[in-house]
Amino acid sequence: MQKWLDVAVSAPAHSQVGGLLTYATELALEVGQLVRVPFGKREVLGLVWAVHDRLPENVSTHQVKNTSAALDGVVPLSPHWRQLVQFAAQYYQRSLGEVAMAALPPQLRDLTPAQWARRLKKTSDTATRVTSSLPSAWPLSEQQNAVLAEMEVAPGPFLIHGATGSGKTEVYLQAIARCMAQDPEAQALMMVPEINLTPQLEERVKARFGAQGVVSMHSGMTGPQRLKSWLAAHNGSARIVLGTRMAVFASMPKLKWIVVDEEHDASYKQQEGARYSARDLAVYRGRLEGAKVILGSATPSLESWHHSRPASEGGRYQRLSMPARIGAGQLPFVRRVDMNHQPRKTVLSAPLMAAIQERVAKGEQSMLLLNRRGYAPVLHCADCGWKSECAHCSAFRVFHKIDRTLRCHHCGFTERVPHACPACGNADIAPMGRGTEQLEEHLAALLVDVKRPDGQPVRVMRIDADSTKLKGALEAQLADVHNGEVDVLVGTQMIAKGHDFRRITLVAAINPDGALFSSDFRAPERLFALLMQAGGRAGRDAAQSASSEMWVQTFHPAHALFEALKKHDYPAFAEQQLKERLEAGLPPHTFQALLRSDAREQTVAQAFLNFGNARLQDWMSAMSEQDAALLSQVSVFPAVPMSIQRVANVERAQMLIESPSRMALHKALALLQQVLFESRSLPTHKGLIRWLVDVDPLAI
DNA sequence: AGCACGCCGACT
DNA sequence: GTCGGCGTGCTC
Repeated sequence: MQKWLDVAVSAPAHSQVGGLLTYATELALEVGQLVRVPFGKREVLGLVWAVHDRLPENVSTHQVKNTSAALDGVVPLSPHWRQLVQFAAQYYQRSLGEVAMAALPPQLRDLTPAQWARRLKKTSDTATRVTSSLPSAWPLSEQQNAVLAEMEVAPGPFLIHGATGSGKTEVYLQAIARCMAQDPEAQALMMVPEINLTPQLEERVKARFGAQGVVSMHSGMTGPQRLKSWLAAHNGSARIVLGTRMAVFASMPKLKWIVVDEEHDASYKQQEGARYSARDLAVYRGRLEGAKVILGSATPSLESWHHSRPASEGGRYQRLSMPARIGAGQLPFVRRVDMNHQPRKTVLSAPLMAAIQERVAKGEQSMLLLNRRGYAPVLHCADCGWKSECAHCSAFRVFHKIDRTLRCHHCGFTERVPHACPACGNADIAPMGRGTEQLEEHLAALLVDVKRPDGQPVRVMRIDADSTKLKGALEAQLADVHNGEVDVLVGTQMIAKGHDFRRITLVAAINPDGALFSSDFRAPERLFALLMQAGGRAGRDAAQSASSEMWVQTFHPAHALFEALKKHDYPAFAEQQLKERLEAGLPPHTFQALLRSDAREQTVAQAFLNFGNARLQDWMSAMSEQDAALLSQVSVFPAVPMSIQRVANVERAQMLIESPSRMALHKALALLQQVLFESRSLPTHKGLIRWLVDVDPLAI
């Protein structure tokens, strides 16, 4: 019998039809099934979203094409899964089809029904048994037991605020194990911020639960691997899914636990396409599916911290604290070096150098943090004032001494370093400022006469996005650190994350002051988290933790941020920041969205956004009183150039939208999207390239 | 996003 | 005279 289907297809963000298109079919199909449908000149993957007995009224017969085929043999995507997708699409202002298709493994799109059938034959669909009788390797601490007991009786979501080394991971694993011991089909989802962190977690989880029922999901996997993991999760044979933010969309019919480790990490926010926050979606999904959710961090995001205030004050998460380090390990002693009392232009202060040398002599390792890649952030001609600007971006190209290039970190434009100033011919062009490359060089020079206990010269190593560009390079570098070949490690924030360096006893932040007075209101929060996390790298070995140190070179040693850091007092820092944010009317006390537009000309990019706002204001006067009242809670700021105005010859503008009411914010966004769609091809908007919405943006 | 159609520069 | 640049528009 003839039926009509609403099918979600990957129509791009603003193609108005919302990604749901109507197709006819004779097949007996149900909601949630995967189908292949003709779309323009090609055939694409679609997901049946609704089935109708009659042709829907908004389409006419001659428009409707026939469904090509169904991808049989797999259980339809569940109502919960579809609701998660629908919520994400609505919340992040993208089309349903785009979100739905992006949430599925890319391989599915490319498989013909025949290949699909062959693929399915290989998978089993019985729940794998996991080794769930698990004594942990060590007895649990009192603190761990208390947290676990609490989580057993309370509904959550839980925010575990636990010091680095307090044994959070063990708590996650125990919670999952207990759940699986009770329910032989239960599934758990565990997310980590970065791909780099999945292998070591995977190893640990597999050692615990057996390799059989554990799968990974992250963008570093090949297409077939991802499809395999996806199918295993979807049919229930995978009991535990480990992954990065994309895993939040994994189809898991028996999902009972969701863990978001290092929940404060910015990597949970997707930065292209649908800009979702996997952490926030995890909380939504937990509520939707009745799964318990744990967010864990030593330095929670201020959003999560705010949500975990007492329920009597409106908190929605339950805060659980694990302040003590396992094995009586201590947190590092924090030392601030007042750079005002150092000679001008000092890079590495004398006391810090002395401390590093002392560590080297004892055979211990040090780690230096500097958040700037390359040798120098800009090359400068003292004669005519020329600077190494990028021809395509409003940014300077960074001097990389190692291959003698000037590289734009925004568009990738790279040139050989000129021998003389390109503007005036003066041969005397000099680097300004410092990056990791220069720090590595400088440090090696200062340590040239220092010997390790075995009489060998000191080895300095740099780890940053440049040194780890090649596949496997990061692993190789980390191995060198672990086996003790490296004495001093220099790097960007990527070395502060997750890696467990047991022999590092000194961590130093070289020049963190920029974040104290940044125009980005989240900069202090990020700096504090980075320093706490980096400090947590030091002295993971209880034997050495007593002598481990965290050094901070700063011109503002009395700053509240460093005071809180010295006491390892995240709550104090958070309360102070939240107070400031409240006074300034900033998140989490208010909600934000960013409308961005890209165009050939800056004026067009701005005009386009401002046009949308003007129309929104016009509409308000014609709206029902109720709608107008809702929208009056929304502030729309005039469009401004983005902080890096031009990237790869594209001019970029943005418009901030703010409201204390989430509902009002979304209402305004939906209206704005509609106006923008309709006005995109007005003559005044000629040269417009694209626009996008970022709900809950991390940077403004 | 793909994939067409459509109107202006350097090649056989 | 064509091949092809990417600007503009559409996909049930």
